[in-house]
Amino acid sequence: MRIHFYQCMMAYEIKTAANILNLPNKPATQGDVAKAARVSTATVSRVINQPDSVREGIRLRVQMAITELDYVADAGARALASKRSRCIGAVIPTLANAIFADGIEAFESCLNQAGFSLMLTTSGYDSQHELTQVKTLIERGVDAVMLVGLNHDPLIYKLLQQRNIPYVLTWAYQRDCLHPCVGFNNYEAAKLLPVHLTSLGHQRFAIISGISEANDRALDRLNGMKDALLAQGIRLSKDTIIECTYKIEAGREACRDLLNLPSPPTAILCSNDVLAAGALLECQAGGVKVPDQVSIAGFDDLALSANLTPSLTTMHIPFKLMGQLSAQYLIDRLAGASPQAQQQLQVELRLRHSTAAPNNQH
Amino acid sequence: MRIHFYQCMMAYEIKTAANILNLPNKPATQGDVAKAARVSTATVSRVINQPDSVREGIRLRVQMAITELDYVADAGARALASKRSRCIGAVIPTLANAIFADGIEAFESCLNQAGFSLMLTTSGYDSQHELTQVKTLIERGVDAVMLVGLNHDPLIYKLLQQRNIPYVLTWAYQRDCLHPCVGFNNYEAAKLLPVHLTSLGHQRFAIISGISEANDRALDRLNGMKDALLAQGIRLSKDTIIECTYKIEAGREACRDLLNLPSPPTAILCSNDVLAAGALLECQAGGVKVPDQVSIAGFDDLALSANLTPSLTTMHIPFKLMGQLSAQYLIDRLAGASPQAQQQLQVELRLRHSTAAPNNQH
DNA sequence: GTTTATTTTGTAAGCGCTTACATTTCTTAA
DNA sequence: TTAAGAAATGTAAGCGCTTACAAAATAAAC
Repeated sequence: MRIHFYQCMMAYEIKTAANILNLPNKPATQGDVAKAARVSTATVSRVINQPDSVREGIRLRVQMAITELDYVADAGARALASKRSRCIGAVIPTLANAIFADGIEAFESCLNQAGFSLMLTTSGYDSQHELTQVKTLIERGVDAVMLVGLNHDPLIYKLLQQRNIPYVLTWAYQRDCLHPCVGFNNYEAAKLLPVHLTSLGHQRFAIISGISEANDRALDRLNGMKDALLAQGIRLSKDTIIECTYKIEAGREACRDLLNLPSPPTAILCSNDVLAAGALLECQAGGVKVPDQVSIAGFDDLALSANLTPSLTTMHIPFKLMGQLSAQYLIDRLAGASPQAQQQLQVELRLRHSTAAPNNQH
Repeated sequence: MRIHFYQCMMAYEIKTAANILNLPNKPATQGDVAKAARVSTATVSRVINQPDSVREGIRLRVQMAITELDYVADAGARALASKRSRCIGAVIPTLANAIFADGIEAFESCLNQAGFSLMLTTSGYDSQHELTQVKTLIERGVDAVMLVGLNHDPLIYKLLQQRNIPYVLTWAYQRDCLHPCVGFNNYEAAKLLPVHLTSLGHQRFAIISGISEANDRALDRLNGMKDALLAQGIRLSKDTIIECTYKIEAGREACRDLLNLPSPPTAILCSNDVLAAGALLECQAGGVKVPDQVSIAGFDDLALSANLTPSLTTMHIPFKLMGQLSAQYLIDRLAGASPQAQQQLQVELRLRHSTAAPNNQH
């Protein structure tokens, strides 16, 4: 008898504790809310999804029940019934490079405000891995997808179109692009840098580029620079074009190699500010005066760039705006609208102190 | 009759076109696959989730049907039936600061390999917004959650525990922490910097800190530095402790203010490398010799830090490892294991060239 | 006070999957 | 060869929500 009594007590206490700690075995369902508010589940659903269609009295009762029961709608069930996950996927090359930070941050923030969540994956600049990631995102049921750059495995487009999943390409723009894109013309933007430097009188150039294979932005920038130089009658030899990963050390190393050339360049064009910063810091470390001995120009206008000494001449890209506009494009598409499919953003050459006329004494 | 004929043709052509373009009205379901492979849906499900439990012949038949029909499992239905979304949520303060890039990249990569996707949100260093984001993640049905730092709205823990969602705190560690955490002791690590600098003979210190309110990492680092200085009998006056946002410009400005003090510090301790880089670059811009006139030390060891001139003395944190271990913790938890709840990572003071003995001539 | 139009609410049928359990098929041992 | 046990497969019941459609309540028109 005694034992039985204790057992009862324990069971009672456990149950109470669970209640006190709000640890119900099962989270409340819509049905629980409906019961508590004395309405049907349809009404609860309406209170959540189209509150205006429910009369105020009932709406309040339901909302109270929701609060009371700590009700949170089940995402899976919602997605299953409504065919909408309210998630948007993005595949970017890497997070480790500051280039993508501002854009993605704005993208996410925009999605968030519109009630979407961001599912973020990285491809490591590998187009096959990108394909895998897109497949994964589709499996996760994302409502839309953001990709970086213009070139992607055709299968990616096929998969997305098959399932009618809106997508947008960013960080690049082409007028006749077959796909929705929000960005800027890397090729044309890159042309502006040689134009600036040749106008200062430079003749001996070098380029530090990202790996142009499997990175259309890098390739476009590289080609833009080369073509603009060609237009001035300047053809670069092989050893004055260095491709390397977007690491500061790689930029340094490339710069060192260039300055050790028999006839070193008076201007180094970098297709990215990380590389340009590396080049500039290498000059600093090696006692090479910038821009007296060599001019250095970058691309992207990272926060760091304006704060280096000398401050870096570079191409400013409105990354934040780009993130916002690409998010907005997808949001509009999902809302049934037909926003402009190709959106070009304006870039701006920021002339600073790392570029100057070549020093002829040298 | 003619019209009817054309209509038939058109309908036929449209249907054919749809097939050629692989634009079925409805994506294939498990049922379609089952029918095509002449098995039950249960078997299809097993082929996907526990392939070993299906005999080879049938398994192959099913896999063939899956490929044939371009079948992709519906995430919502799967989540609903299995109570697992295979998504893990993370809330970080911001993406715009390089501090989080490496850790998150490793975190995501680890999750990916284990078959999970990352749902990433930012809080903007606002704990109420963080709460909102956690609620959103829970609504999205994430299986687990990663948070940055030790201090969070208690409601966050309540919500997660209520729903039995595993979580882990990162970027910080405390031995007696009530919650699972993977990180390092910001307080103890920060102490090492003053120790190093006082041992060099410095007496006049200043600190450039992140905003310590609503950022426990910043607060711990600040307190660590202050306490270590106090232990050497050095008490900082109010005007030698500057709190600012993690921006390079803010670091510059703070440094400028400090150097303009009547009795400027000979050593500036920064609780973050972005701020330290800002301070260093301000010195460069202002012609102040580092470390001759002032020593500067940072915290985090960003890629940039080793490449500045002088290279920055800073605290190295194994961010990549931290991301991996925190991902692994959650993966293990979700697999039913009980991994160690508190994991401390070793930090390492990287002595470089921005710190030296104070110049007494000065 | 009816009748009709309109708005609000309820009913119930799925959405596509997983999984406990039942059934069938294959092994193994006697 | 056969019975018992083990392994593979099928059956079918949900999972918790949304949403046509039906029914009820309210408003408007006569």
